[in-house]
Amino acid sequence: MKDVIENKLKLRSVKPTAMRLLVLQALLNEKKALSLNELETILEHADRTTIFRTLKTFQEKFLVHRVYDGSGMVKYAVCDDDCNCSLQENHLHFLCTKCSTTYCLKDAPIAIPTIPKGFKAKYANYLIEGSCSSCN
Amino acid sequence: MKDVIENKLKLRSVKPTAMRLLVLQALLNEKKALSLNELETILEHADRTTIFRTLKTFQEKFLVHRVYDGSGMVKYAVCDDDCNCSLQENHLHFLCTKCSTTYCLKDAPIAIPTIPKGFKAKYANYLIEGSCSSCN
DNA sequence: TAAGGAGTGCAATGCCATTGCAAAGTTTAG
DNA sequence: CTAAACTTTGCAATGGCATTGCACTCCTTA
Repeated sequence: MKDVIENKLKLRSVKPTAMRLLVLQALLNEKKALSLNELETILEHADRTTIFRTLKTFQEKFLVHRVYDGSGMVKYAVCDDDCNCSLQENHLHFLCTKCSTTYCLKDAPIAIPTIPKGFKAKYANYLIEGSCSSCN
Repeated sequence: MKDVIENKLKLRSVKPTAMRLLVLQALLNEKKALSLNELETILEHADRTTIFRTLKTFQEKFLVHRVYDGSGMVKYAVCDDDCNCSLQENHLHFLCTKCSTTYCLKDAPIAIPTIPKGFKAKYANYLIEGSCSSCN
């Protein structure tokens, strides 16, 4: 497991420090998009700022993507190994309004709609709000 | 024009106070999603709190909907008269990362993707980021 | 092994949404 | 017509979360 995580970092040219391994592991374990707060809770003794900066680094290296779920907090989810966070690679996110869990529904690719002339699309973020299977 | 706005309010059983007329007019004039800050700037002498609460009322009465564009600020856009903010009525939003304008692309209906078993969708919010025609 | 750079932690700041409370305005009952 | 009740508004304060500044530590490299 630790190897998998280290490889993921190496693949994106991010030095595998202790903190980075922890943050990435937490994100992989939870299998859902996590907010800074949630990560802080999971990684009990880690500093908020460090996590924040780690996530920033991860974003720049396409290791994670931000999810805007309208909860007021930005959440973070792990990218696929071959992801470049381009338009076509954006997938669906689902926010359960009961338990505040944000799911990355990678298997539900989203259609890029036609946009008006003169507009250029770069990123897509499709969010569905509702209730998840655990809450129903 | 004033009549149009008053009618919109009446239609949703919202008392047409001075502030409410102003806020709704501003939103209609601009033809794009506005943040609280932007509204505060447009309505020079209006109090931030009042605008906030006005928008809250509007939301409850389906006069406006919130737009989460990941800019960190919630934006607000006017609903169509027959809108109930239900899943099917959600439309596309476009954030220009250059001028920070958020457009409501009402003519680009969005497809509701199939979601996993056990999940129930309630609202949809589809955001495209890129650059708009004015900035290209 | 000393110097430079990267990573980390603490404390402080700042931005924006939201709430408490009191004043002003509006409606309603008597 | 008027007092009571409710609604709307404005000011001030609070609170949550993201972000930054600075100093310390660790790791790399010449």
